[in-house]
Amino acid sequence: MEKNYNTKPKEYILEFLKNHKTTSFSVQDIYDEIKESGLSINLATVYRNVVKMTESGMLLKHQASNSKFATYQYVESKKCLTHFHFECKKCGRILPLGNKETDEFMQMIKEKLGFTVEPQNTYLTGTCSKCKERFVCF
Amino acid sequence: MEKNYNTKPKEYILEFLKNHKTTSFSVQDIYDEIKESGLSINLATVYRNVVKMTESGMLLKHQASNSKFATYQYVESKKCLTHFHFECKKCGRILPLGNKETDEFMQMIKEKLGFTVEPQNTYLTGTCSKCKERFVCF
DNA sequence: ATAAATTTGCAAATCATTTGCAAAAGGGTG
DNA sequence: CACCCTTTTGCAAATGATTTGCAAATTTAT
Repeated sequence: MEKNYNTKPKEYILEFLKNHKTTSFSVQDIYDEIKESGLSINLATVYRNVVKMTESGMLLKHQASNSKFATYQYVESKKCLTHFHFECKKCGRILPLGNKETDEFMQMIKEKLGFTVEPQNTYLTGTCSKCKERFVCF
Repeated sequence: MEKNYNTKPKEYILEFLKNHKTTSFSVQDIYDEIKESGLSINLATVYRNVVKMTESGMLLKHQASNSKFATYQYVESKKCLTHFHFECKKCGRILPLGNKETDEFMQMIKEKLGFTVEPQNTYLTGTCSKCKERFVCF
């Protein structure tokens, strides 16, 4: 078992997470925002911490197919782990789906096919209502 | 509009696709198999062709979150584009879901939330029945 | 304050994918 | 078939996100 030391870089990253509870972000986003606020941190340090936080379940990693880099979301409570996500191809937004609907769907997949779906890692891809309106003229 | 030339490398890749209609594969897989069969091809050439085939809709690209490289599937007919996929975290298999069940689900998502889901780009992640059995002893 | 363990910063390594460029191949035209 | 223009290839080098080695700095318990 290894100990966990409290350091400045960790403190900065946790502060970032508190301020980004509802949006997803990249490692670079964390680094940039900390730097912009005048504080000192190293990109490799952010990477190392994000890896650990992901392993511990504090962060949820997602690699979008069209993007080169991974994005993460802060898992504040276990409740976050019961949702499917919807990822809009156009604006890139990631939104949680209500689990009233998805619970039933997951149950059906399990019964009929034997697949145990992990909603926290499941992303439905498509176009959100805002983007449909926005791009309708093209 | 640009012309399309028939070349040896393309021919080899198309042959590979014909032999891999039901499994997903990486660019490296294509390259390796062609090389192993004694034919000559360059990795960059495979990449370039795969990019074009993906753009044209002949291949479907998927970037799994845990993997560094992208995987592809051959889209033989439009029918392939109506399915959700199920991706097993343990064995990495990607399986199509029947669309009797998913059609209804997609319709519901559209009506309630305004999201137009693209099933060909949607992957449900979890554990398949085979892997649940296989790993039950660990 | 000392010592042991962890973490950091920096630079370099990795590794999948992309790209520049000159040479080779395709395919239409006469 | 010979010619020309376009596309494609092979090779090597570039890219860019992420990882890693290592020495120095920081943390925490004693």
